[in-house]
Amino acid sequence: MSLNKVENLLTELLARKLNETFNAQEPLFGLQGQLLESPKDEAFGDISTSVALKLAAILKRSPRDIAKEIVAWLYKEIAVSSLKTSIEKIDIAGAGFINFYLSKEYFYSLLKEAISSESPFMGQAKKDRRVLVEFVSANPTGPLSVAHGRQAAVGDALCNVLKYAGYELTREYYLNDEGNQINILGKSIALRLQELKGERIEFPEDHYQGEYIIDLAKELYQARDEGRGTRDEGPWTRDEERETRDDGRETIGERRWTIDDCRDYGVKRILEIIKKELEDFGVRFDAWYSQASLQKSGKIEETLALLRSKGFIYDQDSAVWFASTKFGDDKDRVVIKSDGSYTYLAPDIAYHQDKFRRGFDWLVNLWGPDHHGYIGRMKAAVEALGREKEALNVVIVQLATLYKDGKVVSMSTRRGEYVTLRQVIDEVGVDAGRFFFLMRRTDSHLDFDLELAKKQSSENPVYYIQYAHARIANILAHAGIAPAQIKNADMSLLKEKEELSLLKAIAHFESCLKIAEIQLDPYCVSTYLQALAESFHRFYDLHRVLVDDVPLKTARLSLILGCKTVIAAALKLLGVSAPEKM
RNA sequence: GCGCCUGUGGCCCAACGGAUAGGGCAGCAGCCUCCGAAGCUGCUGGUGCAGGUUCAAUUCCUGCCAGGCGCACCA
Repeated sequence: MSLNKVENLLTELLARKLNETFNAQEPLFGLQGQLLESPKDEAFGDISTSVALKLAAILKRSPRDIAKEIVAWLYKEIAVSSLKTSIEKIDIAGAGFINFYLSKEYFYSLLKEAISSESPFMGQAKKDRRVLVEFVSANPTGPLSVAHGRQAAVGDALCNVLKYAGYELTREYYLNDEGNQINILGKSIALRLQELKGERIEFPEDHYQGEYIIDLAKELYQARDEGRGTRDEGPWTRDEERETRDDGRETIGERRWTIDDCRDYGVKRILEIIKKELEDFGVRFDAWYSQASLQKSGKIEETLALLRSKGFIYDQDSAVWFASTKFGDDKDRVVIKSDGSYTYLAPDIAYHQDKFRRGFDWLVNLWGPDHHGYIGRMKAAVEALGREKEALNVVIVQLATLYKDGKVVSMSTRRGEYVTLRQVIDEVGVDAGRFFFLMRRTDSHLDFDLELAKKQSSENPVYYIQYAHARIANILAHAGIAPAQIKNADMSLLKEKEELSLLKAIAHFESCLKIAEIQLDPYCVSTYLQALAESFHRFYDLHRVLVDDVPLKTARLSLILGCKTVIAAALKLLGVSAPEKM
């Protein structure tokens, strides 16, 4: 029986007692009011509850007195329930806390489970929800920045966690391949191209000024000069050019790239760069959704017509509005401007409608903090489309503040002044980089000191964890005992304090996964791993695994094998490698 | 001006309203004839300010102070 199940059964029992005897209703144990908590000190047992304290004020009785009554009742009930072998004793401590102590036998059974598969405590498949997770979705106007790196790391890990929990899931990147920013990209490249030809240009401040723009312009410039590489290069190659080229080099040399050519080429090349960066960072998307194709499909008009038929769209001041206030938004929002063009919201509503149409019933979006104000209107749109508000979850991924030599690095995409994901990969490495991004709560600021991460990489927490894994691998390599034999170990020989702590730490992987799923935040996996590694290192320091006593040796091997299995599985969720040697 | 987030030892962060506020870095003192010292053990040191609610407040409420972010017919 899993740890979660034990807690569920206990909760049921308690709730029943509270209802029957004390007539305690919702305020006490409904919704947020979790009945059970995990004590921070091992001395207080494995699970505890403070209901007696909470009831005391209402019933005007002493909390310990209430606790006594509850505990006596629980003993009777547990004796005839499936919890019988899992719960060893129940204590009353302090002002009236009720502490549950799980039996060693129960933890041995969990260890057995941990070593039985490479994906311990994996959730059973839930078929009731198909989830689409959309993240990164950076405009293809430049290489990915550190901020996108964090989104990539968090999004990918979150997907791994949800998949592990049993959800059917798709990773999607929304590609903003048209609109103002893209047009400016085209103009920026075209201007640099003119510059290369020796023309005098004035480069507007709102254009992209990064070096990579000049590189792209050079590529186009050379393609003209050398007359190469244009035929199969995709949408930006135009028919008339092919004809021209058949005539020979000189004619090609006179080819002039239009702004549209520059734009299309830029988007295509930058997208290649982005895909490569993500791949090198270990993040793979299942789908790339093009805004331009959405625009062409007619789905935007269709969706707006649908909303209009429902009465959520109206005309005013020669613009078209979405009545988002009907769903709790602060004010109504424009979807078609008075000049006839769409705001960003229009394609976005259509895009989300399309997600639903494709059969996803749970949408998770990872957005930057600048989109915070956007959540209300998107949720309104989801409701207007006839879905539950809960069908959309928006996870705000806070920015990472970068430090270099102790100073904040200011960043601007437009000026091309920013630290790229590529730099993080090159300088810090994928393992340390991904782990670093996941070390803080996703919605809280993250300080990332590049120099420090680089210089002190050996003291990065990720190595602490990987080291535990490598240490175990080394012991197992020297063990001289077959894996099958380890799996049949007599675990009851594990009774030292550090052995039991490690045993419990391993079992708590399941609770950790549950929290990550509920909070939609994989960061707790990183803190869990640190605790697990610490538990192992302590055990290692005080007890020798490869002792002469073969049964004990085998039991300890099963313990560290369980630890290794869980470390590897958890690191995999974070996208960090679990080395056998380092 | 309106809204959101954050104030915890010298630095970076933890703590469903619960039990003695935890950990890392930096500093100091120890631990390898023995499975990997990228490890372990010990010491020093903290809840921005003022009220309120509660048996119990770092957590919830109010005000103030300090920092960050968002407030478009921009994307």
